[in-house]
Amino acid sequence: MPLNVYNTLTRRKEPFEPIHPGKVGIYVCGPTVYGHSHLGHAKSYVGFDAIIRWLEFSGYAVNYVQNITDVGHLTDDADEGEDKVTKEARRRGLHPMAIAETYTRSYLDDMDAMNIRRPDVMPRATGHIPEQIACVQTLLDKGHAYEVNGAVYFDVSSFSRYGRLSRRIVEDMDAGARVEVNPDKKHPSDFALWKRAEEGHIMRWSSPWSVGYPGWHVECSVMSQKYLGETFDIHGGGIENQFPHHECEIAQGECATGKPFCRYWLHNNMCTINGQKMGKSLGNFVLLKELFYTGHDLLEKTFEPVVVKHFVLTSNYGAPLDFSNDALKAAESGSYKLRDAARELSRAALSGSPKPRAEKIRTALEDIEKRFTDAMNEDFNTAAALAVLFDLAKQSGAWISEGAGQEDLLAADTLMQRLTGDALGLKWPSPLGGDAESSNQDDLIRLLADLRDQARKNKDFALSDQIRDRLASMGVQLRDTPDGTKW
RNA sequence: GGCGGCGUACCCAAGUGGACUAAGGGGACGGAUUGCAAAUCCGUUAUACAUGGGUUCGAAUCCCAUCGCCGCCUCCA
Repeated sequence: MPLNVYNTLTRRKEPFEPIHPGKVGIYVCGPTVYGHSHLGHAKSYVGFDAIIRWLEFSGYAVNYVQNITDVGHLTDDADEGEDKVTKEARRRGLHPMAIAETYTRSYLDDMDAMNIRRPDVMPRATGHIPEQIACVQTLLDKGHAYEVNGAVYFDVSSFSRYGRLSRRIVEDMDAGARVEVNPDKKHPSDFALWKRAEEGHIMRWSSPWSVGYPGWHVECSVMSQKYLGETFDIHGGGIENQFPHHECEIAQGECATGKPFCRYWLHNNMCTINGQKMGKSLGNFVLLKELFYTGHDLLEKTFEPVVVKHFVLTSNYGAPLDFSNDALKAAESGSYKLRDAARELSRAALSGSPKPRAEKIRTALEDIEKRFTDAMNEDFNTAAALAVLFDLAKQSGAWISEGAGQEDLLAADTLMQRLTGDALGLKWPSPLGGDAESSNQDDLIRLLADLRDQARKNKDFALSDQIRDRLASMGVQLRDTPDGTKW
């Protein structure tokens, strides 16, 4: 079955066909680095991680570009004109570039913790000012933009397809519903390509029009086309940016080159917390570092990054997702169950007995892989794919207890690793941290487990429980099974 | 006010016209196993898909209305 993706441009699922066979160029809107990453970032980038990984798993050579926005954002609708990076810089008495650097690293730390594949290119807006100026100049030259007092605006009336992505009709929109209309603009829908810097604005560059800074939308058009070509395969981003940001990207990109901008638009949906929109003023704003490490008032406990990733994958990237303590706890139990089954399988595969392969297991594994593949090929249905993994976990447990041969167990183990580790990027840390395989941790635990078993045989349950409890406090869970003690 | 999306069991959630007698995870309950745990295994847990109409031989899936929730509505989120 071929890969089908839901394309916002056409509002339907369609077969995915890359421009160049075997290769995929994908651009995903990255974060604005003025603060630590929050739940919304986890939802968004876990979703796109699954997409990137699945494209690679399917054999495509993927070129993944994700920008870092380090200039040019309003603080909020009510707050006139100051950019968020600059505001944070002033608050902390640092240069804006130090703020951008700090939070770029913070973002990458959080994403790495969830084992999210890093982009191949992470271009920064401030590192592409000349390219943005060139793009603005091209748009002026082609009659798609006009200059007023050192600012340059895109002329929406010059691009008839404006509004096609978000299905909006320019005339029908209630201009000024949220923000005062700028009197310099010919039409309220026109948007800024370049702005003149006011007195005291730190982030400023020379341009043919003024000393100023670029409009937000232009960076994405320029950087995506620079690294992926004038027309590329996939553009991803949050659904809240569908309008106006993505609409503007298309307008700029297509007017500058005269070519289609991007073929498939994939939009990630939003998340809520306890059913409510997350907002700083609502007091329900949860940072990933709080979720992972330090805790938050709305949550009973912290959750491992892999658990958070698992939770996000239980719903579709295009559907909204509600974070709550209960939902995260459920995902945690599920994630650990899958983790333990996978570990059990790896261990069993190492010590399995030599036997000819069983047809039953061979066909079962083929069936698992097919169902998983079908699920992911249907617009990256990670929830259905996870269900298949739970089935593999259940079946492999039965094979182990039936005494399946080593070859079969190795085949099952390999499939489990490929689907959990490669396709979904679920990576559970080893119990004591570090790399369990390369140390003698396992041997030490074995030693303690053996000593405990001797104590149990002697009915010295005080000692055996003490060993179990102390290992548990270090993160090692001992379990007595009919086949001996495991962890 | 306009546009778009969503509403599936106690919770999360997949499924978008017939293979649905509605995945999967969590939780709960019963049983097996067990020194106790934990884990595992077996079984039970939606005649039902927000509500009300309609289309169809057939609808969770399509149409209309209502209710609820979410996002966007213009410029530098």
